[in-house]
Amino acid sequence: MQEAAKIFRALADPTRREILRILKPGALAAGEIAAQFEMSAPSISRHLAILSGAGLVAAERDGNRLLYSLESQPLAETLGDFLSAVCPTQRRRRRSSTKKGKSR
Amino acid sequence: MQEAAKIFRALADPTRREILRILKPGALAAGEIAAQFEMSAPSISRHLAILSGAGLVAAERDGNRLLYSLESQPLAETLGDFLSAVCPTQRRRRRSSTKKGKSR
DNA sequence: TAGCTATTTAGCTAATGTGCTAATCATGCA
DNA sequence: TGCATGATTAGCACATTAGCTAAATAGCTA
Repeated sequence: MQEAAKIFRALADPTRREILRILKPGALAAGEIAAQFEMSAPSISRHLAILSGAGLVAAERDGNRLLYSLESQPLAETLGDFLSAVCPTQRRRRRSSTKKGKSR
Repeated sequence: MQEAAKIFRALADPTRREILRILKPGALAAGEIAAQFEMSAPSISRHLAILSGAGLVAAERDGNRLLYSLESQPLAETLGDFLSAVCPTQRRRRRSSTKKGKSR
């Protein structure tokens, strides 16, 4: 499976997207990640394995624990490439105000 | 299901991503789209329904045919928001040269 | 080594996704 | 109306996914 395909597959699940968000500030142990979900640790472990297989997170052992950290580069590159391939070239919005949400 | 979730789900399938790419230059009839795949028309029709349900394409009847066109805005917005939520703020690459692909 | 914690792997089930063919719906035209 | 074309919907089969519990593995420390 192509790298990009793995990444899109990985992003299809909401739990996995949330894991990536949680990892943005910095690395966390598998258990610390699992603690933020109402889901069993083995299930989270599997999600982490899928994210790892897609190259979106990296694992590093820290004694007893496994620290997972975000690998943002392939994510940014894959999504960026896809947007380039699909969306018309356009100026970026100056600011995405959360308050007034442009109706649609 | 949230809009963003629908969009990520829709992007999980390679056929659907390809359909979006094919639609970039302009609208095409369902049959014209199906002709570009080695897959039955009903299968493509279902993919189009999923893309439509995610708001990524719009259908307009043209006599006998149904013309599908790309709706790039929600795509760009959803992926852009996700990148902002996950990736560290970083300067854009100046140029993504296709010829020499930076090894990784 | 034994025992403890952290994490993954195995094995199972239920739900979802994707493809096909056949049938149906929609439109245009003689 | 009757028929042809374009497209979707129905119904089925098969594969994949995502969750769980139980069991196994990895590393630490007494």
